[in-house]
Amino acid sequence: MRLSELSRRSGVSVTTIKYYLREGLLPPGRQLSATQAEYDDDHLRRLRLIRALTGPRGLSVSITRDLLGALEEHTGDIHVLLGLALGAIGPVGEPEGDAPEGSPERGEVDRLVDELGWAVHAGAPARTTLAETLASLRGLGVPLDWRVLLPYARLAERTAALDFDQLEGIDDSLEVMERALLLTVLLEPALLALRRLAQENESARRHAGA
Amino acid sequence: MRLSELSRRSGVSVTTIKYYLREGLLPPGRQLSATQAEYDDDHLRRLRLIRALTGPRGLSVSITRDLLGALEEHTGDIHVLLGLALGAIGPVGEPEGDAPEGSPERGEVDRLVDELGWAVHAGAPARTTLAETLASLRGLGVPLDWRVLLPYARLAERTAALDFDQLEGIDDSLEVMERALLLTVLLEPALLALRRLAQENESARRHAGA
DNA sequence: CATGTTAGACAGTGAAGGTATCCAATGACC
DNA sequence: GGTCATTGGATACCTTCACTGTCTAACATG
Repeated sequence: MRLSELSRRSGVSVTTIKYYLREGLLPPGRQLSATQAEYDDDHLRRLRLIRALTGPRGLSVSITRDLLGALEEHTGDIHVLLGLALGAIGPVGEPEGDAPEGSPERGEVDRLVDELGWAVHAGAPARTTLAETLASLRGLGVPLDWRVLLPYARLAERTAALDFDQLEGIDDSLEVMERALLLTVLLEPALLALRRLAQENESARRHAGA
Repeated sequence: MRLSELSRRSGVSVTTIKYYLREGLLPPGRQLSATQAEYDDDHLRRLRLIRALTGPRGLSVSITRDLLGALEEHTGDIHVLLGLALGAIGPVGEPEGDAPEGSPERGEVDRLVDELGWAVHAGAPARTTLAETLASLRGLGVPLDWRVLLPYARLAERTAALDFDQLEGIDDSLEVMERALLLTVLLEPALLALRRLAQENESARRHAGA
């Protein structure tokens, strides 16, 4: 199909698709001549993936590019891809610029990971996010200890297990990677939404009980 | 203290503080004369709270304003405030513009909430977020059913219980509200970070096992 | 040959979150 | 009483991000 058809079928404007091509989010089509290029269903699929990952409050264009690049490079080894992906996604949204590197909070996070017995690499940006959250809350007078995070971490462990269960039974390797990415990223707002609803419910329960 | 001192003590520039005053995030100081105003520790505290809630990937200025407004108006009733707060925070980060209002996904979410037995109001934006996530994933060929979300919701339930446990033993009402807000908002990136780490660990586990 | 499409280049847009500058009116210190 | 920093208020400007619009010359298709 040609660019205009890709645009029509995806609902993404021609100019925006050009923008994605320019930014390297979408691989170029098969050049038929100087002014003609052919796109296929993979492009359409990729385009939909891009729209899903970016979008309101989603990933930035540059991170999406890195992620999609990793997906192409490392088809075959989920573990490697996920490592890259989870790293590439980067600090989920650091609350403050605290916790530089060798802060006491970093040590606590390492302690936490150790206690949990988790096999995660030392440079994971998620560690930084955790340290910054601790530092930030303390700066606001909330005396949060790493031990408080332990039960949360145990629940996260089970959440992760559920995530991987979703990938069972899929054979195609690329398919697995793509789905892993989607579940990791797109489920985030949903999980937070569930927490919000659960909080409202819990609030109602405790309020009624008192 | 005067504006310049507030700036020095908070690490926030004078112009930015003026900006927050203009936007109504920070209440004006006690006017001593036409060109002199007095700020107190509450302002400092409030300012720190603002920086914690906004900040990279945090809340928008307008939502923060609504939230802080609600906090002042409804000191005393956590349940009311939390309802407002969780509502005000709004769609956590909708993945796509799907699931308009009367979509089948909305019905599924209602079904899910019903199954869980949760007491949450019908207009909660988190419901929309969930519906949009379902719609978005389906549009990408992931056949996600609401039943898949059930175990996630059960874990969210326990997470919310942990959240409320953190508020136990605090007497001052304003203090409780503020902390509830902080834990709801600031813990979000931390919980996602824990999930990321747990995923990496789970990936390692399953990889090794295979 | 008329009309439509394309790649590539590049400037412009709009929202968000500040930042900078100017102002006349003080207030504080000497 | 003079000097200088500070204030609230107004307004203009800046930067980033994710697009969007416009233009051009080279084709492609009927």
